[in-house]
Amino acid sequence: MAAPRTASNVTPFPATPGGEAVIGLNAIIVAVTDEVPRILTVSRASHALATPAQMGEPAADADSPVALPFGPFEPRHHRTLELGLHDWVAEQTGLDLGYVEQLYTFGDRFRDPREQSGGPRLVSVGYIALVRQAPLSGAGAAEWRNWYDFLPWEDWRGGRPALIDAVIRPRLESWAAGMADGAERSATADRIALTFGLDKAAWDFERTLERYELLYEAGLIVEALRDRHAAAQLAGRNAPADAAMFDEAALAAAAQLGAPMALDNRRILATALGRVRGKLKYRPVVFELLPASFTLLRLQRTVEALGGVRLHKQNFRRLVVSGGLVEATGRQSTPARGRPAELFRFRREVLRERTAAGIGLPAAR
Amino acid sequence: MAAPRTASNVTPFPATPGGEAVIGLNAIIVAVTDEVPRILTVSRASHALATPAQMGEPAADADSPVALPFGPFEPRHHRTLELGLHDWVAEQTGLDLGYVEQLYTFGDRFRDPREQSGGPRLVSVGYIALVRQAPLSGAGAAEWRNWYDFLPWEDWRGGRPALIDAVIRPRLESWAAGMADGAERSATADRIALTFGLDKAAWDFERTLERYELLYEAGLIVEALRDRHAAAQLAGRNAPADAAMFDEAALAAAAQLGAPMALDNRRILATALGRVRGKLKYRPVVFELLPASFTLLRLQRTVEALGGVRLHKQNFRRLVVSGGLVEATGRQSTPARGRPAELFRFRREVLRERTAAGIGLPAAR
DNA sequence: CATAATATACTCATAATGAGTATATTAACG
DNA sequence: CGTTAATATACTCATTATGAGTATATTATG
Repeated sequence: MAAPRTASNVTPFPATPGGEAVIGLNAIIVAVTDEVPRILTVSRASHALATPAQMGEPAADADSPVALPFGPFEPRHHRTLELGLHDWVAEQTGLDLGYVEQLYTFGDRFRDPREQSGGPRLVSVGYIALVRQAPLSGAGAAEWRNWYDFLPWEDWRGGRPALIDAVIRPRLESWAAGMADGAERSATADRIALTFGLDKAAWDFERTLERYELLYEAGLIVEALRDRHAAAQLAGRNAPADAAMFDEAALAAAAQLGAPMALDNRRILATALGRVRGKLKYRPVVFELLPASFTLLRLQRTVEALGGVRLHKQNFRRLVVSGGLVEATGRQSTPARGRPAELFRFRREVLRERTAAGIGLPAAR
Repeated sequence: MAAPRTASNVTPFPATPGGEAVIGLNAIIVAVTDEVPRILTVSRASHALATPAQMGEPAADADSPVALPFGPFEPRHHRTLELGLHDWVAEQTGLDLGYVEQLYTFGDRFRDPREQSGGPRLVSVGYIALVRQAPLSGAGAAEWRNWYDFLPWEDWRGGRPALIDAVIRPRLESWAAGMADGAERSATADRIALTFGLDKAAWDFERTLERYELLYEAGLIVEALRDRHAAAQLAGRNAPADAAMFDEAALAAAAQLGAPMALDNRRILATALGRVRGKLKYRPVVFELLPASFTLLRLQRTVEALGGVRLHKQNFRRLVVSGGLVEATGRQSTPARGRPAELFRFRREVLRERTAAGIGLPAAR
C-alpha cells in the first residue's frame, strides 16, 4: 500500500485518501421558451452513456426517473472544473454554454445509492448555465422539461397553487403533529409555516431548497420513499414497515408533488431555482436567456417564469427603462394581435453605472 | 486497466476517473475581535500536520506563507462534507463550529504546485464558518490573523486606502497600457476602473474576488510572481525573463499588496470576503460573531469590520431597532468612559416576519 | 461645574416601491 | 366605418426606505 518514501521519490497523495471518492459534474441548463422555464434532462440510459465510467450499471427501464446531465471530471484533460463541464455538455447536447456559474457541491453519503453496495462516495459539483432556446443535437438523448414539473408548488403565476392547501399543508402538519417530542413538534410546525408562507408568514420565493428539504424529510416526496426503502433493505430488515413505505397511497400522494428524479437531482434543482431567483435581483442575468432584441413583455414574462410570480407591468417597465437596464432599438415587434411593442436591447453600460443591476422579485402574500 | 464486466461483478467506478483527483476541505473561520475581522490561519508546517496524506512534503521553512486550515475529506468517516470539516477543525483547533456555509469549490489546474510534478489535481471545497472570539487549543499551530493583512485595499473604514491611488492604480494602468491589442487594452482599462471604483464608478464592496483576480492577472501579487516562476521553471526555460520575475523591485512592490498565502488560499479569502459582505445584507449572520447581548455600537463595529466601511450611527440604530432585528434586554453596559449604552439581544422572531432580515452596506464613493 | 465621550431622539429631503388610472395604437369583425 | 379586444405606454399618488444631518441626554473625569 505505502510506497517507500525517499527524498527523491515522494508520493504524498494516495489515490483516494480516507476512503473512496470520485468527482463528477452536474449541469443545470436553463432556458425559457413560451413563458415556461425549462431545464435539460437526460434519461438514466443516456445518463449512463454520458459517463463512460459507469457503463456497468443496469440499463434504464421505461419508467426510471430522469436525471440532470452528468459527466465525470477529468483532471488530465480539463484545466478547470467549468471547462470540463463545457466540454462534455457540448459533446452530449451540442450546446455551447455561455453564462455558467458554480452552484454547489453535493457530497452527502448515499446520494448515489450504489455507495450502499460498496461504491465510492460521489461528490458532484453542480453548475447552472443559462442558454437561449436551442435545438438539441449531439450524442445524448436529452430533453427539455418544465422546471415546475419537478417543483410544482413553486409556480405562483396562476395564483397560489391549490396543491399547497390541498396536499402539502395537511400532510406536513399531520407529520409534525405526530412527533413525540413537544419542543420538536412546535419547532417543526413553526418551520412549516415559515417556509411555506402559512398563517402570517410571507412566501419567500428564494427558499426553494428549504421547502424541498421539508417535503423530503416529511417523506412526502417519491425520492424520500425510495431512499428509505433502500436504506431499510440495506439494514436487512424486511419488516412490515418497509412494505408500508411503498404502499399505494403514499406513492400516489407523493406523485402529486412533482415528478421524481434520479439520485438527489431534484434537490439540486431546488437549490438551483433559489439561486437563479436570487441572482435575478442584483445581476442582469435574464438577458442570457433572450435574443439580442425583445419586447418588454417578453422580458417580463421571462423574469416571471423563473421567479414564479406575476409582476406589475407598468412598474416593471419603469424599473427596467428608467433604471437603464435596456434601451430602445427603434424597431417594433409584429404581434399576432394588439398594438405592436417597441423592441429593446440590453444596455451593457449599466454594468458600469450601477452596482446592483437586476430585477427584484417582490415578497408575495 | 479495465476489469471484466459481468452481471454479478460490476465495478462501475475506477478509483479516479480520467486522471487523478483528490478532494480536500478548506475552512475560512471568521471572528471579529477588537473591531478587527480575523481569520484562522495555519503555518505550512501545521498545514502538513493537518493532512496526514501529505506528510511527505518538505518541512516548512521560516518564511513560508501561511495557509487556510485544510483537511482531507474522508468519505468512510464522514456522512457529509460539512461534518467532515466540523470534525477535523475541532481536532486541530478545539473550535466547535456553529454557523457554517459552503463557499465554493476550487479545482483549477496547478492550484497545488505539486500537480506540476505529477501530483493529482487537488479539488478543495471551501466552507465559511462564523465563530465568536475563542481561544485556540488542539493539535494545530493555528493563529488568528487580520483578514485585511491579506487584502489591505478592502478596508475603507479609515477612508479610501492610500494604497489604491499610490500603488494599485498606476501599476494596473501601466499594465493595461502595455497591451498590444487595442480592443483588449481599452476593455481592460474599463475593467480596472469598474472593479476598483475609479473615475465615475462606485466601489462595490462585494467585488472582492474581481479585484483580487485583476491584481493577480496583472502580476502585482506575490502569488502571481511565484506561480509564473514555477510555470517558467516547468517549461524548462531559464531565460532572463524568469529572473526578472523575481527581481527585487517586483517583489517589493508586490509585498505592499498584502501578505501572501500558500496555494490559491488568498483567492479563497477574497471569495469568502465578498460572500460574507453580501450575506450581511439579507441574513442576520452578524449575530453569530457576537455574544448573546451586546451594545448597538459593538454590533455596528462588527458589521463595519466585515463590510470594510463606516456606517451612519443614527441610521444604523434605526435600521436595526425599528427593523426589529434586535430587542433591548433592559441591562446596560459599563463602559470605560461616556454614557452607558443599553444591551440588546438578537430578536429571533424577525426570521419569521421579514423575508430579508439583514444589514445593508451602502455603495461608497 | 465644565468638558469629553458616548448614547439616543428627531427632522428633512430624496429615492424606491407598490398600486393604481388614463390614454394610445393596432387588428379583427360586424 | 365604427366598435371591440388586446396590447403598449404614460402619469399619478401614497407609502416606505435611505442618507445626512441637528439636537439633546447621560455618564465619568478633572
